[in-house]
Amino acid sequence: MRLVVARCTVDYRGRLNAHLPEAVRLIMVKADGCVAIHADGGAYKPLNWMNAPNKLVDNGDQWVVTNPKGEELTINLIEVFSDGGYDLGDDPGLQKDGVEAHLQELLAASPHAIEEGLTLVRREYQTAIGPIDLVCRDATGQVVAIEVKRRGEIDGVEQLARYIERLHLDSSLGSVRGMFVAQIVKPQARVLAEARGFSVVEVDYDELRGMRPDDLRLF
Amino acid sequence: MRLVVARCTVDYRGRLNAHLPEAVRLIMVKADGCVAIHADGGAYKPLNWMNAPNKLVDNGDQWVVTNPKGEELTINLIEVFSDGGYDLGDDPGLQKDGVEAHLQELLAASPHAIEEGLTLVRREYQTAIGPIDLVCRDATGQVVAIEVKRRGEIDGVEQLARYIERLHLDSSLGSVRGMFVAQIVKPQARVLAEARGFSVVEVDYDELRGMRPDDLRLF
DNA sequence: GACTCTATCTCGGTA
DNA sequence: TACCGAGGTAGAGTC
Repeated sequence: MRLVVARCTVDYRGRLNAHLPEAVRLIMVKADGCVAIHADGGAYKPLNWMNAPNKLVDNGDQWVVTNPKGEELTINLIEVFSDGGYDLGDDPGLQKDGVEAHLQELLAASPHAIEEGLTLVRREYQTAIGPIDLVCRDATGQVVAIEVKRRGEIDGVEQLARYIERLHLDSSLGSVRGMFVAQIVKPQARVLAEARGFSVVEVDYDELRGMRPDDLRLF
Repeated sequence: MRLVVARCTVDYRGRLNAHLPEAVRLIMVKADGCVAIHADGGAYKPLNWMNAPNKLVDNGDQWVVTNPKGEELTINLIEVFSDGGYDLGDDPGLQKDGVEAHLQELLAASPHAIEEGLTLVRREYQTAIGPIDLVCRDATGQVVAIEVKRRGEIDGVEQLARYIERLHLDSSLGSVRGMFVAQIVKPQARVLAEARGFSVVEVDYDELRGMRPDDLRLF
């Protein structure tokens, strides 16, 4: 990784055009060729960047980075304050625990945690407009389409509504009811879901995890 | 901005849990307090981070960063290879050209590019549930509500559907038809739009820009 | 301040 | 490889 602190201007031409007026910034060049230009604030996102794969031509006071898609990043160096290179080596990568995929996995393994008597029919049931997270049958044998979210918001309810609409076209399933399951359901999403006739269930991730014989926690 | 290159492990506990095993990484601390941990590859996004506002407690070989939401980032420093501070000053910020707002602007100036005979009635037409990008009349005099996107996806179709529903409540407009206009329309969005009876049109930004007498490019 | 929507989204999964 | 959806989305604009 090469780190350059310099007064510079930057121009990007690609999916859009962007320009950075003269200022002092950090230019980060990673081992895989990624280039990122950071200001001293504004969260973690760089002001401008070019991802790998790309080609960097260093003309001293001007760097031109191009990628195969024809995008181009031009950095004009006006004054260099620092320039250093470091060998970081490979990174073992981030281990995550507690994202939506885990929640869906746990619920697929324990549908009865959502509602007594619920049994899984299919996970990621494919439709022309996307996959339904879980399709189950309830204690009475009725088909239940379930949308799983970590945070239940209006978009998720709309999604479920589209799926139900789609399933109703398939007469072989009989009448289908919808359930909206999330760790947290926003009040507006709850109102909309209930107006559409869907059940709303909040589930606790840690509790759910505790129901499994094997502990899925990574660390 | 403080830049530390060090062998370290990192743990995040917050909206989810995440762990970084021991490796050499760049730790970036910005003037506003943002902390980002970068590996030597993998695009511009850091492996882990904590945005401002936050509080960093530096215990020498262990840094603990906490924010008001109760999230916590712990960095254990095992071996420090470099540690430097730089004063970058304020940044004038990025100037962009070619985003959705520009596309809407161009289409408002040349509605006939969407469909022969189309004329603009209003841009950003206000409704109780948000503004409709473009309202036009077609060659037959019928009102057309247009949703403009750079990338046309399902959410945009839903948005248009809500607007049309809203406009139908206003009987003075007569029957209103919907058009979904984007640089790229995803297949699923197209299916849904057509199922809802909306026309779908893909437009080319550069071509559109060429139609204008004055060139709208900023630089 | 809360809500809405965009994004050079990024990133991971899957067909 | 392309498509699709989640995200600790972040960030900007609006109400």
